Amino acid sequence: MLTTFTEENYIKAIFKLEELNGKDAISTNDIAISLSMKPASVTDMIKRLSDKKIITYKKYYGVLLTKKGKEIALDIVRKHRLWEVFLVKKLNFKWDEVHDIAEQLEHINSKELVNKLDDFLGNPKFDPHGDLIPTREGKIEIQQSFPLNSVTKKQKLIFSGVLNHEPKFLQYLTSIHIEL
Amino acid sequence: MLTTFTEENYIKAIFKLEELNGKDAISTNDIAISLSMKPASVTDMIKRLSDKKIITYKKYYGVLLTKKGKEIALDIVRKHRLWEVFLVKKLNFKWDEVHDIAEQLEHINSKELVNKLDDFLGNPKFDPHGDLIPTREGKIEIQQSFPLNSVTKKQKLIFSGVLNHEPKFLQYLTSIHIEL
DNA sequence: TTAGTATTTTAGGTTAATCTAAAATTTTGT
DNA sequence: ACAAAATTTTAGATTAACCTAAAATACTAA
Repeated sequence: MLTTFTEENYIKAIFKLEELNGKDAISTNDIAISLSMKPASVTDMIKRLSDKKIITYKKYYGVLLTKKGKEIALDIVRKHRLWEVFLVKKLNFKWDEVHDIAEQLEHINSKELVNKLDDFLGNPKFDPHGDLIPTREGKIEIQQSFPLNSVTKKQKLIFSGVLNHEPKFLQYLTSIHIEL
Repeated sequence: MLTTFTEENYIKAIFKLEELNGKDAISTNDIAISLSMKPASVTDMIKRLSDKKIITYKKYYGVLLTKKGKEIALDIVRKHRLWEVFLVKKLNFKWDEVHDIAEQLEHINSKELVNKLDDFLGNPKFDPHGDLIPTREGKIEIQQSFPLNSVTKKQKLIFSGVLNHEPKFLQYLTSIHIEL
């Protein structure tokens, strides 16, 4: 099954909202907000993704990714994160500069390319923001971690990831000498 | 000025036909053939590119790239060839496997990315097929070379490029031990 | 030089992806 | 519990990028 660039962006948005909310359905409005789109447009696309069995859709209620939808989402996330590693480790981009470029690269379509890139990078487990990279088989382990503000002073620890990827926030972390 | 994926493919096709033909105008039909499209569709796109001052267009006669059009074309060619070098030199693709992937990568939009990629690759002059890579300034030197069949036996020489990029032809060259 | 052929353009239609405005449905607060 | 507010869907329009069929133009060969 082929998915368009635009469909992939919707799939990724729904995936992220599912991860974040843990709710039993994602609302039209939330998708619209996260993609800066009008709810009416989202309803259109939702119907298309539902026809393609990528999501389940209950009117006036919300959507969830199917197994197939989750596979597609994980594949996109894998590509996004591998390209981010490439940009930072090989091309010397800073960790707050890579998001928009990876946003484009994640839609490049070639299994061979992704796997060779993975090998070239030494099969990294984490991207530059500390997020886990899904495996070739489309699996992603659960991260066991705890928020930084739950830590008392004087502890030594490994800072393993951020949830907020905004350049300003990442630059702030760098400025107070926090690195992964 | 932003150009769509599709517009870029037309621009590249026209550029290639100009290089090849040396004629004073490229015909609708030739563009249609080289893109596997119907002439009527080409006329549509030609009008759009003409409105955008990317080509000059005389009805029932043909088109030519403007200065601006050539700049865009060279930028795409530069990206295409740099990505091909990356795929062959860093990811260990064979020279007959890279075309379709580079066809996608050439549309990624980021000046920073291209220039950092260029540096990472050591500012190569040639792509894996021996074609010159346009510079950052959008220039490309003229190649002085001569066809392989104009050569007598027993000469030693440097085989510097191919015009036909079809995988079958490239594989044939490899099979008779011709390399760049 | 003109009739037939080939090429190009126009006219009108389709699909994907968006939009606005209005209608339908659900949620909420008293 | 029901009216007002919020959310979601429908209806109808738009634009990019294609298509087919028909009309217009250019080329060519006897």
